[in-house]
Amino acid sequence: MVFKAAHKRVLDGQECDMSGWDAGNCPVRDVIDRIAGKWSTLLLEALSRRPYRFGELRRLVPDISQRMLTQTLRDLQRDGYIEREVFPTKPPSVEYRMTELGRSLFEPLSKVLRWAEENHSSVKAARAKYDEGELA
Amino acid sequence: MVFKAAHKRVLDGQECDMSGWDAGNCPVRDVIDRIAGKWSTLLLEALSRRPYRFGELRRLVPDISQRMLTQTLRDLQRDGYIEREVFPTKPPSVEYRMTELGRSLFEPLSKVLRWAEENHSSVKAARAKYDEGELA
DNA sequence: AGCGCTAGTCTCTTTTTGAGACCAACATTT
DNA sequence: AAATGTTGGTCTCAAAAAGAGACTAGCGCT
Repeated sequence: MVFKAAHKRVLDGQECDMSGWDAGNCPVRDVIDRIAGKWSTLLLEALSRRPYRFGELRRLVPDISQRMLTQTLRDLQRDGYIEREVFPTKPPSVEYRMTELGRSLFEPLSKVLRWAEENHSSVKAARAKYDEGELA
Repeated sequence: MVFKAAHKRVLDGQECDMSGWDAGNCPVRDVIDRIAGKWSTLLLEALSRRPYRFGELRRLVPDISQRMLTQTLRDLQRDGYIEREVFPTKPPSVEYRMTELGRSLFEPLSKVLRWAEENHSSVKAARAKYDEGELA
């Protein structure tokens, strides 16, 4: 919440005055906090490929609880990254698809995901080294 | 945790077999989960500019608790994104600085942060629209 | 009639986060 | 000399978030 100013100061590279602090209005945090959710990137990655139905997503990510799947999808929908469409079939089915806004976000985001994939070994090495030093 | 397979299936764009599932080894999730922490990006952004001391960071991000500041810094250090150096001054001071690995991560990451800044209004608009429909 | 499928919601338990007290050693202030 | 502040934390307890699993309703299949 109190993020805009923090970010501003960070971006300025200076300790600047903390007055004039609009605590409830920080662009970066406001957006990042949502896509940083535990399941958000995974679902965005899935939906960046093609639309999926609720049950499909659940099977695709079997370790997500229905509760969190519902909630994460709602959050992503609320922020405009995905759309929800209900088909009034016999057992009604619901399809989720990525919006243009979602795609434009996923473009830079996918680069971070790729970085993660490529540098996983370095990170694991760093962890091993750290944990080793912990024992001493 | 159970992420490698999920990601694999997602990346393949196919429902593939869920056997052969090494639940404890998913590159993307393993890395992303850490930098997706509530405070991680903020601290990385700060430290991408210059080294900071513990107290400086605390003042820079006044709404973080000392507990979470310590913990987040430790996590980032463990994954090799930042380094910690203790100076044996009278009240010992501790400096945190970004590593090369950290910088290489921050490069794509900063693009997402920039996206967030630039598209904040679209996201807010989407939220407003969603919330409006909720009332109906 | 009984079962399963659909997309959820509701409740309960466990984990994570936040708020704040406390620490020890030294420096400065009174 | 005694109180106070500064350093970078740790510890405890309360609040918030997440996970597990039961439950729903309408229809199709057997």
